[in-house]
Parts: sequence; structure tokens; C-alpha cells
Amino acid sequence: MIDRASKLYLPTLRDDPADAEAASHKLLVRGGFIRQVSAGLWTYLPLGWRVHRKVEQIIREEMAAIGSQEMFAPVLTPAELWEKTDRYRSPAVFKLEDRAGRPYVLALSHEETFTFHATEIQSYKQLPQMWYHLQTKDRDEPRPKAGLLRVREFVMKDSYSFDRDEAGLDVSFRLHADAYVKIFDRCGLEYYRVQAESGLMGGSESDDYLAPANAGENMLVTCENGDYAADMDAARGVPRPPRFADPLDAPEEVETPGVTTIEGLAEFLSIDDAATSKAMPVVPTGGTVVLALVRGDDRLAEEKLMGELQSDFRPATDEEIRAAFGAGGGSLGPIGFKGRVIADETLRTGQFVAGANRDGWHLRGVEAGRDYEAEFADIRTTKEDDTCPSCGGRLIVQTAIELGHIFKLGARYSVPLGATFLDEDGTEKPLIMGSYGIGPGRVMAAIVEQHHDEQGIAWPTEVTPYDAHVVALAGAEEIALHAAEALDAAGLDVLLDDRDLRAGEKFADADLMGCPLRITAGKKSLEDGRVDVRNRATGEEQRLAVSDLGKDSR
RNA sequence: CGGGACGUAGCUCAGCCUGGUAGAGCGCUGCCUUUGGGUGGCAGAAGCCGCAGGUUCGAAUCCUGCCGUCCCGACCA
Repeated sequence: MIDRASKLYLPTLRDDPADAEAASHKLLVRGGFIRQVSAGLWTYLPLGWRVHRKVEQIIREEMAAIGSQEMFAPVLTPAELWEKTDRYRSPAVFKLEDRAGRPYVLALSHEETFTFHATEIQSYKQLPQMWYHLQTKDRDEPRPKAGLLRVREFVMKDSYSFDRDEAGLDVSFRLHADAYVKIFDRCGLEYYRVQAESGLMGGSESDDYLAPANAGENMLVTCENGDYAADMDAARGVPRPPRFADPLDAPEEVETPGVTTIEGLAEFLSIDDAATSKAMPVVPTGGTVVLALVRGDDRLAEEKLMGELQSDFRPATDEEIRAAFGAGGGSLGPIGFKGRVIADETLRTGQFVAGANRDGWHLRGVEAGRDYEAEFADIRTTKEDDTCPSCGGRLIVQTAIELGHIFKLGARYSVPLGATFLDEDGTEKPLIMGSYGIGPGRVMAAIVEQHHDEQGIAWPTEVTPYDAHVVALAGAEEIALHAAEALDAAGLDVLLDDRDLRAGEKFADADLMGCPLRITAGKKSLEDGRVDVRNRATGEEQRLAVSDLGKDSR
């Protein structure tokens, strides 16, 4: 196929858009791939939509390969479905009404709709099922950002699996995990599969696919030896051991006037801040004050604590703290506190300095088990100077883009929506579900983040808008056309730049748009019948006869 | 929702402090020039100076309110 640039809408820009920060945002706008309509709302221009469709195509092929069936559900959905699953109150949901005042929701994902259809499944003989569609999602994001990276409306490939039991779900989950690896590989991405914290979604498994990129919103933790990868929220780095003071037989009060921070405390007592503990009173939704205890040099991992509490939480108010501890923030500790204490694993052994629950005082030599009772759990945030939990190597923390997320949902949706089947033993059971999402637009942005240089984008071959960009310089229009035809005959998609522009402009645009091959026909070609073939990613260039084009030029 | 910045031609911006009726570069149109890395020249078209109110003889400029966009944070099925 040959498209002529003179006929296409390819509005490239010389300047970066004023409000762009991320490389992908700048380059996709400058290259004429996308334009903004409003915050978080984007139109894909012809070039951009070609790339989007390439990504979609890869997804379709890999979904087909695992037996997932494509279908198509509406974006507009009745509010009733969302009330049943208790997602109607989510602040991210766009709500609207029809002319009769009936409430509707613009789907932000399609668990409800697909599960609604799955209620028609009656027998274990119909299982398992895997369904997916590529459909628009609308989310009332509080803060869209970075071009395509965080938007309010986008196309998502979302699949849903329905199984008899957990064992079946394991199989469906595994199939998707493998398919996702193939998809992101084919997109030319560097990425890591990591276990994500399921948080409120429940304790079951959930994997994230993270692509390292400057513009990313997630923090990815990897090991220098490549044997560990995790999302920061869920990472379990190994902290350095504290330098403890000499042990005491019992806790000992020490006056610490005006000291309310860990740094201040460590300095005042001339001790290692890792040998202190930090008390953070929180209140779970609808509950009473719980004390979260982490090491002084650590930060509380909110996601992890949420998992332990099985509930969202907020910091306790000053009044609640006074009532529960008899002291104010900065002097709090576990001894004497009557409520639930959740302490980080790092506090299980050793003697720490803790707040004395008396303003201006701390306790030395506080030991878990001996001096206070606590539940132990991993509730600390991994730090850059932690070491790898599997090999002890150095950890690398970098920002990354979430390309896709796969969840084991279990019966979270099938129970409220009544999606049950009759099992072999004649009992009625809820379908055991998984859901699996990829945003092609975000994948596209991630590809640009990872494949660009000063001049523009360098698309990997499977997602490029065109395989070859033929630049016709003045006088060599004829030979450029022949070159384009030869490439077309070899099965490549060709963009023929036949516009009446200077060579420099055409080269600059070709670099920006980033097709893998750039073929230039100019005056020299008139003499020897050869054209320049340049590889966008490597910069390698060779002169080839037009008759040789397409033979090995991929 | 909290903090910050910005809003002037299609794009990138100057002008605003110190009020006097609109500018540049790029792009666009026509002609000439040039033709392997955004060429040079001539002539043009193009602006509700985000919106509304106020102050003033007079507001892009000062004041108030609103709207929009971006960045940081909170949030993120």
C-alpha cells in the first residue's frame, strides 16, 4: 500500500507544544499523531490512529492465540448494574441520565457488563469462557496528564475469564500472562511483570506490566542482577540492619524535650535512626484507632497497611490521638496503648527507642513481645538502599508506565450480579472470574518514551504507522515512485513524501514521524538508479538499486 | 480537592511592572529565488489580548469574580 504525503493530513509542528512535559506527549503532538480536545481528551489523527490499530492488531492476534473471543459491549450502561457491585459511588464514574431521568453510567471498565452476560452461562459444560473487547472507557480522572499517559477517555482491551474454580482461573490467568508477554515483546517494549498490591480488590493475585520510562507514574523496583522486579507499593526490599545500643532489661524513660521527629530524636540521643520506631495512629473506615509501627528510618506503605486492615484508613485526628495515647504526635509508642498494634517485621527483634506516650519523653530498650504485643506484617515502603530479597544485590528504583494489569477477581462480581452455574455435582456455584486490561494508547506512549531521540520517534517495526518513508527530492519524483512501488510489491506499507517541500523539511518530518526505513531518491539517483536506505533506529545507511528494494530491507 | 504557573494570530512567544487603542519568529496565501538537512527576498491575509464585571476620559495592561490548560501533591476501577 502506498500513501502520498501530499494527500494526507500530517500536521507536524516545529515547536514543542507549550504545555507538554513528557517526551511522548511532545513528539506525538509534533509528529502529527494526536491532538488535544480538552484535558485528558485526545483525538488520534490519521498517523496516530494507524499506530493505535497496529497495537490493537497485535492484541487481537495474541488474544485469538489463547482462545479469547472478541465481542463488543456498549459504553453506556444502566446504573443498576453498578449499584449491584457497589461501584456506582466511585468518584471516577461519569454519570448521566436519559430523557426520562433514568440513571446511566459511562463504563470505566466492563466487569459489570460482561458478568451480566455471563449470567446466561448455566452449566459447567460451557466453561471455561474467555471474552474480550476493544472499547472506549470513560473515567473522571482528577488529574489527566502527560498526553496519552493518563486520560479521561481511552480505548481499552479488556478481557474477562469465567471458570468453574480457582484451578481453572489459574489456567486462564496464566494464559493471559503469557499472551501479555508476547504482546509487549512484539511492541518492542522493555517491561517487567510485577506482582501488584491488590489493596481493596481483595487478597487474590494481580500482576502489573511496567515499562521503565521517565514519564511513568509507578515506581518500579528491580535488582541489579535482574532476579527481582516489583512495584514499589508491594516491593519487599531488605533494609539494612540497625546499629542497636546496648540492650536493657526493661524499657527506660528518657526526657526528650521538644523532640518530635525521628531525625531530631536520633540526633538528640546520638543513636541510629534505624534503631528507633515510628508510631502512626490510623483509623480504618468505621473502626477505632489502630497503631501502625514502622522503623524510624522507614515510611509506612499505605497499600500494604490497607491490605492488613482489609479497609481504607485515615490518619487519626489530634483529639483521637490524645484520647487513645494520652500524649500528642511525636511522643507516641506502643506501650500502654490498648488498641490493635500492627508492627512492621523489622521491629520483631531488637530493642528500639519508642515514644513514651508522655509529651517530651521517649523509652529506650523497647522490645516487641517482652514489652508490648503486636501483629507483625510487612507494612514498610522499600527504599533505594534496601537490598534484593532474593540475591542481596543492589536495588534500582525507577519510574515506569503501567502497560497492563491482570486480576484474579474470584467471585467479586459474579456473586453480586448472580452469575452462577450448575457444577457437575449439581450444586450452584458462582463463576470464578479474572479480568485483564491493556490500554493501547498508553502502550503507544510508552513505546515513544522508550524509542525516541532528539529528532523524533523511532517506531519498532510491528507498530510503525508505515514501514517505509520514501522521500522524493526535487527532480527524482519518478524514481521515488518506482522505489515506493518496489517496496509496496514486497508487502510493505509505504508513505511517499511527494510534497513540494525542501529536502530539509522532508528529512526533519521523516525523523519526527519515525518510520523504520527512510528511502531517499535525489539527483544522484538519476545518475546511478540507486537510492539511500536509512535505518531510523540505528542510523545505518546504504545505497541500493531500486530493483533490490524490499528484498531484505526489513 | 490543596499548592504553583500560565491564558495575546494556526504554533512558539514578547508587550502588562510604569494604562493611550496590537507586535515578533515560525506557519499560511501570491510572486521570485533555492533544491540532499527546516533557503533567501518582495507583497499579503490573519487577533472578542480566555470570559464577565469594576476603576478610569481611556484597560491586553490595574482590581474582583469565573472559566480553561499545565505542573506538584492527594486520588487512581
